[in-house]
Amino acid sequence: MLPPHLVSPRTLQRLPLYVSYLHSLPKDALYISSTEIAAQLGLHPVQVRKDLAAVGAQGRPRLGFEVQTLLRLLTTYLNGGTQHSAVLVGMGHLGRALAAHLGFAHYGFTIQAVFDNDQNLVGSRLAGYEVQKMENLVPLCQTLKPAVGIITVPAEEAQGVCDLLVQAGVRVIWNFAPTHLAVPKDVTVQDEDIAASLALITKQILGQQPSLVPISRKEESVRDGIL
Amino acid sequence: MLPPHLVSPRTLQRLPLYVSYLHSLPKDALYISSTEIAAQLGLHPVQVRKDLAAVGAQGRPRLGFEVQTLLRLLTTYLNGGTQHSAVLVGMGHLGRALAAHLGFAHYGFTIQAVFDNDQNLVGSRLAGYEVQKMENLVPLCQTLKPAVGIITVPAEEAQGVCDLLVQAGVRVIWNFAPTHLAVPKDVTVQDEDIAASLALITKQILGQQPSLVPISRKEESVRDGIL
DNA sequence: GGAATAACGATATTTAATTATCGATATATT
DNA sequence: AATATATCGATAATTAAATATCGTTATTCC
Ligand SMILES: NC(=O)c1ccc[n+]([C@@H]2O[C@H](COP(=O)([O-])OP(=O)(O)OC[C@H]3O[C@@H](n4cnc5c(N)ncnc54)[C@H](O)[C@@H]3O)[C@@H](O)[C@H]2O)c1
Ligand SMILES: NC(=O)c1ccc[n+]([C@@H]2O[C@H](COP(=O)([O-])OP(=O)(O)OC[C@H]3O[C@@H](n4cnc5c(N)ncnc54)[C@H](O)[C@@H]3O)[C@@H](O)[C@H]2O)c1
Repeated sequence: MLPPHLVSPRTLQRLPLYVSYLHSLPKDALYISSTEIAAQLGLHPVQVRKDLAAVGAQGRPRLGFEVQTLLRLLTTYLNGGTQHSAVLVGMGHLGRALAAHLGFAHYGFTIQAVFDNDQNLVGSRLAGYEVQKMENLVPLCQTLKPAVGIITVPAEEAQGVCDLLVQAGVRVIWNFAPTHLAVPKDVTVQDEDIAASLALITKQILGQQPSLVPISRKEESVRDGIL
Repeated sequence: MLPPHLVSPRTLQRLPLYVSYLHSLPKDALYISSTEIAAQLGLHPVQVRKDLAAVGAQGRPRLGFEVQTLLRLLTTYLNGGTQHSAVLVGMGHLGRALAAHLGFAHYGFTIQAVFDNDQNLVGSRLAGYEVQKMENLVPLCQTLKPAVGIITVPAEEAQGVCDLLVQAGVRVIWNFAPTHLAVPKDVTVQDEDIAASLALITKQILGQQPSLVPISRKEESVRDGIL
């Protein structure tokens, strides 16, 4: 129940997986065991227990973990109990998809404003947002104080847009452009690198490159039995 | 120069980063050192050398690595010298963005056909593709033999679509839906989990959660000096 | 009520990945 | 030509992550 001190990045990335799995459970399920979670998600049971322990969950021998309590612990841990605001720059194909994506609200994020430098787009309504001109970025951010800046412009433009966001006081950048961004050390950049994923996929096609989430021997048979 | 035996997943995911960095270099740059690459990308120089050694690169003391040779080694390693084909299911917001995305060709991937179950979309042209009806999926895949199936349908529909793709002989699934897919053990699923990214971002906003690509002490000052 | 057992939670081990150290090398400088 | 030095490449040390082991617990079944 105590607030966890430090959760490893790998564990942190698996937590949403548990959330979506718990949501998929029948309404009347009271308890779920780490064994069952692990079997369904292709993970190791010990890993699941360690992950859940990291957010302060505690289970009962022979029964497992209380589903609703677990869900509450995970979701409050993940969004920290607060809603976060974001702005998005680059309302092209990807920007529109992200802006239209309702999944964000569910994870505690709200896109407050969207920007583009294309005069044909500025002023129009896309995915429910009025596209702002770039000149408005710094002043608007100074009032909205968004926690995150989402970059979905072509790679060549990304650094410039990033500099603007930093200048506007944004401390966390979510970068979808396939390029590395230089930022001051108090700003963090998270790259959403599709090329990195493609690299893994290519190797999976070619040889038997070990997958990023290896499946333990025991679980393989379980998963195989599903289909 | 010898073909590398086994490249770790983490290294594999960093290789495209080097490619894009090398492309950003001035045309007349003959050599680049691991020190310089590391400083620019916020990595550790030893890590860069190990990564490059993994694809068979060898450098020269005092000079570094030959840029063009390095690029050739990396790109041929990454796409294995061959072009890979894919089909995409779910031509909604995200599906269209991916289908329209020209970056894939650059990494050796070609989307050959796209599918949707919305009767209003089937038959129409989107992002240069004629949207196919779902009934065509299995027969078309049997002739096209795509290496990868891309899933961009809502989470509730993903398992059904996945089963169809597997039935059609697809062995590698690239899943953008926020749900875990059960597959036979000769099929691999790669999840593109946006929720996992959001989990990291939230922690970066809240406290000082260690970032996924930690920056070593020495590099911080260098990066700081850029802006 | 008592034995059998499924699952937890703590600790230990193993494996993977990153970072440090250092001798060797070839270039630039004097 | 000799020397200083930046960088490589190999090996070693460290750190992080995953997995194994096992005693404890509380439920279920008899
Ligand atoms: N489409 C995808 O599926 C996909 C996937 C992964 C990554 N990406 C990357 O995301 C980025 C966007 O991709 P896309 O397909 O949406 O491209 P796009 O061309 O459809 O959209 C880019 C948008 O950015 C705007 N823009 C350009 N320069 C700008 C600037 N300086 N300031 C503000 N706005 C600017 C353009 O007007 C356009 O609306 C690219 O870097 C791409 O590589 C795209
Ligand atoms: N939009 C984003 O930025 C984004 C980001 C990350 C993940 N995702 C995920 O990607 C998926 C698609 O997102 P989206 O925003 O494009 O949604 P969307 O509703 O715009 O598109 C979904 C498409 O799938 C089609 N579809 C539904 N059921 C189908 C079926 N059984 N067979 C074939 N086609 C079917 C629909 O007709 C629709 O065209 C979702 O799972 C979403 O959570 C979206």
